[in-house]
Amino acid sequence: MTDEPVVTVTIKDVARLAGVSPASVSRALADPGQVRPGTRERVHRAAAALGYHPNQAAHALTTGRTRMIGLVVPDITNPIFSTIFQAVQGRAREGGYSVLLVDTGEDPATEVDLVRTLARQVDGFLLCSPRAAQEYLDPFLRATAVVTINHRGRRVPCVTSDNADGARQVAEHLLALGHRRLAYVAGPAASSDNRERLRGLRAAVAAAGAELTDFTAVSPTYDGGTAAADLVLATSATAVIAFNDVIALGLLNRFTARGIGVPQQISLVGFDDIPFAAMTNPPLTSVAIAKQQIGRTAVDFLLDLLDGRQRPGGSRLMLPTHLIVRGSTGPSVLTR
Amino acid sequence: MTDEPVVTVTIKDVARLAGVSPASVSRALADPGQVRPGTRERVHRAAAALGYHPNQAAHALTTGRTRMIGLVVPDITNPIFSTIFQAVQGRAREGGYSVLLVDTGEDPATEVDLVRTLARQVDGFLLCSPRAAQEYLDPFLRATAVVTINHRGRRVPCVTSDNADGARQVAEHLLALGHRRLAYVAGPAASSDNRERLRGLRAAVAAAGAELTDFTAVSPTYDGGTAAADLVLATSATAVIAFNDVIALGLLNRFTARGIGVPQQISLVGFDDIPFAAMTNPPLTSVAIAKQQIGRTAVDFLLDLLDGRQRPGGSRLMLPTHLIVRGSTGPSVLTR
DNA sequence: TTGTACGCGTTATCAG
DNA sequence: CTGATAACGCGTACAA
Repeated sequence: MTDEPVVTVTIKDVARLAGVSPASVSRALADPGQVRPGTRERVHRAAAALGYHPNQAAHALTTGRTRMIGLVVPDITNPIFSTIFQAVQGRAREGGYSVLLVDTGEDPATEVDLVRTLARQVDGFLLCSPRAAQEYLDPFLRATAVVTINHRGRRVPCVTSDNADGARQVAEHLLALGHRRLAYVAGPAASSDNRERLRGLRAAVAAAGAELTDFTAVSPTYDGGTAAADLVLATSATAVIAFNDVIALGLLNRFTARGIGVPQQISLVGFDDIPFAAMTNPPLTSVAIAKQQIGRTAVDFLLDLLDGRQRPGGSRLMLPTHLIVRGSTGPSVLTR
Repeated sequence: MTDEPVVTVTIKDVARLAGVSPASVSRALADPGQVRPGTRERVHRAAAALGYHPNQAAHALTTGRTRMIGLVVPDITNPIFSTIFQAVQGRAREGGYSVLLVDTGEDPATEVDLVRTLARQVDGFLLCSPRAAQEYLDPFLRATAVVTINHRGRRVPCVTSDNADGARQVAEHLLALGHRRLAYVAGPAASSDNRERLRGLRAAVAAAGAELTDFTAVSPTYDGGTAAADLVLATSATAVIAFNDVIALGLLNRFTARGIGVPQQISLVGFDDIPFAAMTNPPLTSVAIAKQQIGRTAVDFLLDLLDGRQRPGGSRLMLPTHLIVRGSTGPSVLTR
């Protein structure tokens, strides 16, 4: 094993070996059309021979672009966000970008703080379900390119799911099964997803003359769901919709512990369709959102923004959702 | 709303406002003890007034350090790794570092490729359960600081769980319940965790004169577990140990679908103790590993390495594991 | 088409 | 303790 000296090979080394100037190396690599084929060839050969990789710091210093995008999520432990991360990383890499992941721990203050301190290190942000109030983020949005995910932002390009429609599907599904008293365990008030889901539910329930009670989970987590379960059971609701699958799984755990069967005695529907939703017994009925597509699309938006191919105020893309009914759907008339 | 011009405030601006040279600003901020209290005070005031944040690219260019660490994981969707990420991010931030997350998709080639291209952008790597063969990584280990997590590396500091002991606890637990024929659904062959768990199981089972069959899941994922379930059921095993909880959950799903009760007809134990393990009915018995502590410790190791407070070949820390028995543990004599 | 020279923002060296 | 100055590696006007 040769203890090869780990040297830092710079653009000058490549230039010397290729017998050209550093400027030509830079051009041959960045804009091949600008240099004569012969020269280009020698440069590439030399670069390969030396294993040359441009120094990103120097590149960033001169161009002002870091070729990194920041992905900000409330909780990477939630499968919805880790799945989005994978899609984002894949697409970003295709465009030559790396991903700086930021977990805010569901805390608005942390979110603002981290976005602030990292703003200079990335070319742009992908903000997933931001919890901070828009006014705190506004200053950064002017300085940095931003695309929001699952959040209706003012004057910010965003890619969202059609939450209201998903909620409508859920409500109509439950109503068709004969349920008249529904309960909704809500997520963070700052979440626009949450507002839209609640809006969709209310509309559908009102149209049917049925009843909807809503609770708020202390946090959109498994434990948050467990904690909310008893409140829900204290009502006369026969069907429960959760803000997301993670909450739903928490609810399910507590229901089971109290001997309440799903879907025999109560129906339970979540949102997001995370992989683990299929795992319970019975499996969880859920609203599927296009996670991979969301991630890829958001990256495309951001890169377009960075390359000036799109105006900042621009587009908003809403991707469809659809109900996934798993296992048996329960009796059409419920009693307790 | 004032459309404040988004200016780039540099060290020179601070210097001008404070009435000192750029060099003094740099010193006042980086090494306060090296400058007179009065000057220091004015500099800090000026920096705060202007909202000065050092340009990381320029800093990196001169010092050769990016203040970023790369966290490489096989699959961020696995709760074990997302939890470790959170711990790593927390500790890294305390030390002024950001985290570049890299998901290799369980693919050794991708792992090597990503580590190679990112090596210059980070000060060091945290390699979680690397799947690539050591020899491919060796060159980078010389050029870049590396700490492995859950992987026994040669000449690389590493923090691991006591897998063999956890496996022993599992085996003895199952043997005490009366099981004589155990099955192990293994993880990736390249995983040292997997090898150690298998070793621990074999030792305990052999000592008791019992029997152990091992299978290999096509991938250490939920789907991998589902796919392996039928093979396991084709044997006469009465208890199944999975390489990790995610596989175990996949197994459980398929068992349930086939009407096999856990723990009535078969016992199931996983590894890692992810949050969702408590969620199933009955909840999954699992081996808990110290996720947060692993993350924090690994960062500490890496930062020590970077600051020369520790020699590269150095320490190996093995953190204890313990069995978490949830719900009923099943009959002590099993029949099918 | 190619080379020279300068600047990006910061830190390190070396006088003072 | 402080200021001027040189470097870090690269991109890019400008000149040739």
